[in-house]
Amino acid sequence: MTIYITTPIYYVNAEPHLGHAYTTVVADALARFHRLLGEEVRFQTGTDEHGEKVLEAAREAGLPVKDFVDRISGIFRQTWDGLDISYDTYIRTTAPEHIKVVQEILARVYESGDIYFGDYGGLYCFGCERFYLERELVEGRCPDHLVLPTAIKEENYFFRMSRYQDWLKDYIKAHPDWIRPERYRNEVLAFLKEPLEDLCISRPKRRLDWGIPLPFDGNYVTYVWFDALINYLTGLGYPKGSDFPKYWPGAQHLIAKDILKPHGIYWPTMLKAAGLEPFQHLNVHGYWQMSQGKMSKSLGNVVEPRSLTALYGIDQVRFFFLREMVFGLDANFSEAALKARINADLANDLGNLFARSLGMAFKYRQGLVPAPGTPQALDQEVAGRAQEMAADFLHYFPALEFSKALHGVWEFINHLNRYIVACAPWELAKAPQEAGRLDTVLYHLLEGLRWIAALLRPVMPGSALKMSEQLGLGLALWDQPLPHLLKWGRLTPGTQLQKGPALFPRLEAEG
RNA sequence: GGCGGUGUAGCUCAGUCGGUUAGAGCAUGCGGCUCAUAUCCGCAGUGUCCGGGGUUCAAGUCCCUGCACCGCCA
Repeated sequence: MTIYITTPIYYVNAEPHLGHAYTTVVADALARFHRLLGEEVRFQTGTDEHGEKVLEAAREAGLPVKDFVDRISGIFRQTWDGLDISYDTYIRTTAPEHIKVVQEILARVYESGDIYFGDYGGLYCFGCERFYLERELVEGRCPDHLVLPTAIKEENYFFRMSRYQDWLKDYIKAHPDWIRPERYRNEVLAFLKEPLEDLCISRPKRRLDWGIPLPFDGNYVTYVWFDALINYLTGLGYPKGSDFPKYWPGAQHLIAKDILKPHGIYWPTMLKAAGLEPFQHLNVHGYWQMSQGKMSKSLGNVVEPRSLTALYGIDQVRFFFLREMVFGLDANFSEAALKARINADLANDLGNLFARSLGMAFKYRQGLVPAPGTPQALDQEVAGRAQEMAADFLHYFPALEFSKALHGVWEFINHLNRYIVACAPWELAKAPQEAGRLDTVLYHLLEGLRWIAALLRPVMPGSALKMSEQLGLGLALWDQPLPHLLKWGRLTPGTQLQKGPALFPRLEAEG
């Protein structure tokens, strides 16, 4: 089984923000999860570098456009490296191989008769070098230059998108979880109730030359969305090689809700017109709403991902993203909420459970994994709950229900904390005749922690690795597919545990 | 203006097909433990389920309507 996970290619007119980081972390967690299942995964992200707004941003920055896009694209890449994003390919739309693919698709659609030449009229501001919609104007004037726009007509190329409206509607109806969650599927269907307009896919070069030339008319460059969406094909080496046929059937796009229309309507109809199969899933998420509360004094703007990870840690931020937001819905972002998650879930629940369990193993058993005796009811319950947690996790995670998947892990963590109280190992340690009982309890704790580490690996790769090291897990119990790891009792008695610093230090109240 | 979404504890939210006394986490209060990162465990709560009307033996849930906020489209 193969799977191809993509983020949007990010538009380089601005630096990465929280929303970009969320999409990318979700994609990464999914990619890591599927790799852990033993599937072949291709994971792609990158940057979108053509179009008017990029040109404007470069001008404002006082840089030649190529230098500008190199710089911002580099910042995105560094940001992802700083979030442990395990992308396989990083695509840039200014790369020669991408330009070739776009021209190839354009030529193909042109030859099939789905691209035609026609008039395009609108209100144009010469100062901005762009068209405006009525509603974008302020008292009928360009909001930047405060001049009256000129009504002009120009000839352009159009993609005959309307031809595929019925096909698209039928396809969505026949494939209920093609666009998910359902609310976004409904939104696209609602949009398709109205007649679909054809899509203008060119810009005259005299007005904008920062784009990919149309292969059939050198006086025009390609509209930026038509160019950008095709990156998903470029990344698989389309049309040559074996990667495209191998990975495309398992393609899953991840996007935020603001770009639902290009991905839910333009893209599938473009694929259809080019004679290609649709992707497998379009996964759509909501927005982080910035709460009104004051941001930390230490930062001008904490929503910058690199500042967040520097302050709170990579895994802490990744965990917060996946735990706090219900995929598809909006969620609130605040530093207070992030800190609360870190202290309550990571430091107090998981971190402390890990510390007290290993602490007892060192204090009572010299840091060696003891051999368990015959399990009693309480021990059997621990093993049973571990199985439940794993089954739920494997069900929820690929369905993008990260919040539920993690909630289940934390129920197990809480259960282990209660198990410790119920068994009171410190009492067992005082009674020599209870030595076997203490061994059994310690073993169940450590084995439970091994399961937790295995499941959390896609979400918090660095912390999970630390857990595995402190648990003394070798390759045979770590770098293996999940189904191989999730068998109760695989932790080997006699294994030497390792001491380490606190996994998730508690954040003290701000001074 | 059209279409859609949301409104549940102090805060953030879950609530399946209409079915017992509406739940979780955080925050708060009290008690317990000492292995642990002042952590953990137990107990205690607090509700006009946005307002109004309707259907039903039964409504947070379904229907109508009003209000507030949000999104998409024009």
